[in-house]
Amino acid sequence: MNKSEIKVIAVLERVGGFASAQELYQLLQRSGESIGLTTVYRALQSLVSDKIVDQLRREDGEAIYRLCGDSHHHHLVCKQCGSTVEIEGSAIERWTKAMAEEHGFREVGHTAEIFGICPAC
Amino acid sequence: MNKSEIKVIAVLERVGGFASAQELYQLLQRSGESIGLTTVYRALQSLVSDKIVDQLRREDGEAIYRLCGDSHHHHLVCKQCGSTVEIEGSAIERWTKAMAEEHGFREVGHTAEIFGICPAC
DNA sequence: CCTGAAAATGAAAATCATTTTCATTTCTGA
DNA sequence: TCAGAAATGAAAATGATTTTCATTTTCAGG
Repeated sequence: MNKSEIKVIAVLERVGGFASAQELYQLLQRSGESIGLTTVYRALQSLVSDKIVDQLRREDGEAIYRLCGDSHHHHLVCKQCGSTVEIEGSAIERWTKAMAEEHGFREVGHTAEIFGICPAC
Repeated sequence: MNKSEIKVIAVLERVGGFASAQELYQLLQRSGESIGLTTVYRALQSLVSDKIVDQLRREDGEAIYRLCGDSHHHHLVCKQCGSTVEIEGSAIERWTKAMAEEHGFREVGHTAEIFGICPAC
């Protein structure tokens, strides 16, 4: 964890939700931090692979980031406005385990996401 | 609905699931269709706004498309050799429905994939 | 059949987020 | 203190997608 990563975490805390790399870069600039766009991207990559930051996609394909919640969760994403809700996924865990067993797979993991249109849209 | 849109629908039927614009373009080329990449993009846009085609995003941000209401299946993918097994996902369907209802989302869909190491590897 | 306006087409250029390159600067630990 | 490693960032490269624009096709009326 280096200086840039700490700066990025700080701004993500300030934001308190999702923001794109470009947005985070702008915010850092405005608050007088000296940090390059490349470094913001690199810090985000690193934080994502350390599971400190969650990454997903806006409707237009731009990546957005936010600090991870604590538990392993899945997302319910609005196709329209991009808002997300963390949802419970124990059903998925069980399904994963069952399917893996049935087909003799080991060291399994999974991805699952639900998308739709939220009540507000 | 013009000729290009019909060609794109035909290839999506053949694919029977998700594919990116670039992939669809390649498939059309290979099957001898004369159609430009630009036109594929335009046809897809139009089909999406007519709700004939569903659009979502791969993890890397590339847009992927499939015919609306296409019944889809899930895959168990080997991380090592890439082999895939089609698996049953009614548990996922139920989970999707339950979560959507709980949070008031409508027009929901989902993606789910299990990855691991297959018996052969 | 014509004819011309509207729609469709596609090659090439533009866009834009993201990644890579590479030369330079900052750390670190012996 | 010093050398090698890690970090940095400007600029170039990348790759999907969109826009531009000149050309071709379609098609309703004459």
